[in-house]
Amino acid sequence: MFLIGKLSQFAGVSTQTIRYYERIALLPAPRRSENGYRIYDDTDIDRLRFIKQARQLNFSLDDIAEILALRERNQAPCSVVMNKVAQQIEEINSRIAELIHLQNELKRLYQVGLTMPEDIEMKHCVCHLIKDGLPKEVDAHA
Amino acid sequence: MFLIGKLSQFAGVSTQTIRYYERIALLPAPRRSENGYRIYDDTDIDRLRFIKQARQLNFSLDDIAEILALRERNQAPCSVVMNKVAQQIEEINSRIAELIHLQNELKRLYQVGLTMPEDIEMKHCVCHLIKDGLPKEVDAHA
DNA sequence: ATTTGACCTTATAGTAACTATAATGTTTAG
DNA sequence: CTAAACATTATAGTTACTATAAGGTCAAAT
Ligand SMILES: [Zn+2]
Ligand SMILES: [Zn+2]
Ligand SMILES: [Zn+2]
Ligand SMILES: [Zn+2]
Repeated sequence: MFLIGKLSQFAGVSTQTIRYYERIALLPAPRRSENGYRIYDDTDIDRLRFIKQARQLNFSLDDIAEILALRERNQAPCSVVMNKVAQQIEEINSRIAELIHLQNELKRLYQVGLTMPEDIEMKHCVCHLIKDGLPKEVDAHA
Repeated sequence: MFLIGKLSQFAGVSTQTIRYYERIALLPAPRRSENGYRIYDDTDIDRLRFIKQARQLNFSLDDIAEILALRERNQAPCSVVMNKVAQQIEEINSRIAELIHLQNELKRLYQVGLTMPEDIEMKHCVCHLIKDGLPKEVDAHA
């Protein structure tokens, strides 16, 4: 039995975010005190902590809603969770690969850029490399 | 001298996105034909290709606007570009590190989850691991 | 008694970079 | 004549929040 500020402290989630979760029905509308303040109890802490942990594991709010909905219908979400976890491990591999690719391009751009003069015509400096793409092999700029 | 559809083809950017870029003033408002259609020329292709390349290098539209603005004032943006490139190379390192960390947690969660039963009380299955966080060492579940 | 401070409330808009939709107008070809 | 393939605008949706404004409630200190 406590107000939103306490729930925020207990769960480590801002009051703004708690209200947001309520708006999108990720959290149920809590009962209200006479003055209209939201009143929570321990089960709310549990639910919110679950959400927070799942967010830190990069589950989307949609994923989390699905998992919580299963729980509400007394269906064990374990296999759904395991599938999403496996899927995410794969996605992270792809994202890392993309980032490494991007980083390699940036590194190459940087190295080539170091060898080039500034020029306002944007013809022979790093800017022109952005426009035209990096050459396969750096041209001797002859 | 061509319409937005051609510009879209030449630059590889959708017409929607071209109009969007115009709205946020990343592209100048082009002149219009009698019927109100946008009319472009080769310099527009250049500018749009530059934007596209920079986007593929993960420059933000704000970054790109800044670079193009410098160019407009006849100031060479080379050093700005080089700084942003260097900065991004660093940021990608951080992001990769974060992703690897996240992936390790997911892998650990998955492995532990494999050893656990489904249960609707959410006490001893993978779901409870999400709520309470992964243990440092997997508990023997005694 | 009042005022200050720490709470709480709602509604609304902003973030990044698009993408999608609706409703409509123009031009060309069959 | 009409259907396709273009074009136009305005508006809303995406993700997960965060920020702001404008205000109501309550306890304590002055
Ligand atoms: Zn479970
Ligand atoms: Zn060159
Ligand atoms: Zn330059
Ligand atoms: Zn256990």
